[in-house]
Amino acid sequence: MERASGYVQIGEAAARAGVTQRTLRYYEELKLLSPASRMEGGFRLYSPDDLERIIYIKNLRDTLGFSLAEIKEMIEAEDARNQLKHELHQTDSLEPRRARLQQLREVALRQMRIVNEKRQRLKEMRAHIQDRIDRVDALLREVADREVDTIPR
Amino acid sequence: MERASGYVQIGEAAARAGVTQRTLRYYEELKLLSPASRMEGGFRLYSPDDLERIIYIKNLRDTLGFSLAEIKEMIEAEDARNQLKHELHQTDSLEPRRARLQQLREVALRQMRIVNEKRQRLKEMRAHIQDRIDRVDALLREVADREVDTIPR
DNA sequence: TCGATCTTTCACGTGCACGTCAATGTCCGG
DNA sequence: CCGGACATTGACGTGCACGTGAAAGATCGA
Repeated sequence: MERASGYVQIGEAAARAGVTQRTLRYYEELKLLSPASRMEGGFRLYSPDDLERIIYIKNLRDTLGFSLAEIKEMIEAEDARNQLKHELHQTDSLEPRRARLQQLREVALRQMRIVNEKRQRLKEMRAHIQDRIDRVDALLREVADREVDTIPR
Repeated sequence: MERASGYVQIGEAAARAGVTQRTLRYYEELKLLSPASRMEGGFRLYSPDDLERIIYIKNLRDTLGFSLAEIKEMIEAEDARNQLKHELHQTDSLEPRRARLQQLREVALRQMRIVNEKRQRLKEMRAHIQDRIDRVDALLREVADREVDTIPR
């Protein structure tokens, strides 16, 4: 199951991430996952980093409701940053690189705004739900009061 | 357009809420909206309260990623509470009522847990994105430093 | 080497949340 | 009372995010 070193094939990967094999192949099709390395026979191999990314995607989708297209944008921004980081030390034209960095910064800021907005909405919802709980509790107390009224003992 | 008193028909309602007419009919089909009153000819009439509910649903779906099924559950819980509130003063069997209230409380608590979990996830994401911004900024400073190196003036 | 258990690539199916006609009916200003 | 705008109910279509076989090949333990 474990191939020495943390590489696993699709069955294990899917089980550990809590998704199906179909989902992993689909994400690869959408280029959300780098095509994953393969063994000689063509079986996919997933690294621990791949596993982390899969779980990251799952969180973004299941608990936050981002579409796979949005997630792809986010991941691409991150990948681009990592690549730029490694390219930076080969001296090259500076101005285009600077422009790209600025662009990455914009994308990140946009995502930050989206996330903050969602958090704000959730905060409002929380207050709303708490209000409902309080009101139900008030009604429960009212019912409790009637009980001691009608069945005093 | 305005029918005296805030009632509007489906075109206006859809426009104001930022959804389509199809969406409103679909929500009605799913019983997310009380069938709304109708005029003699059968045209739907939406009250300001209906409008508010539509926007509430839109927020839950678009910006928070809840499914319409989940939203229906939330709304039903709220409607049930409102109804119970008005029924409470007609003296009636107390124990079943108490059970219902407890059930409503459970639903609300479950929703609260879901919301808190989502907020926590968003908090993690925010930190993650901030980290990316910081790293991009570091790279930008690095590029800026090179500029003064190579083009000193 | 053989068989059981994966994994591969098509390819069609599905549930959700609507979109998009089409045919018909209603409302209202002139 | 009539024309044009707006509405009604079907019913089929669509995009997304997978589900579900089917047929074939790969891997591994006995």
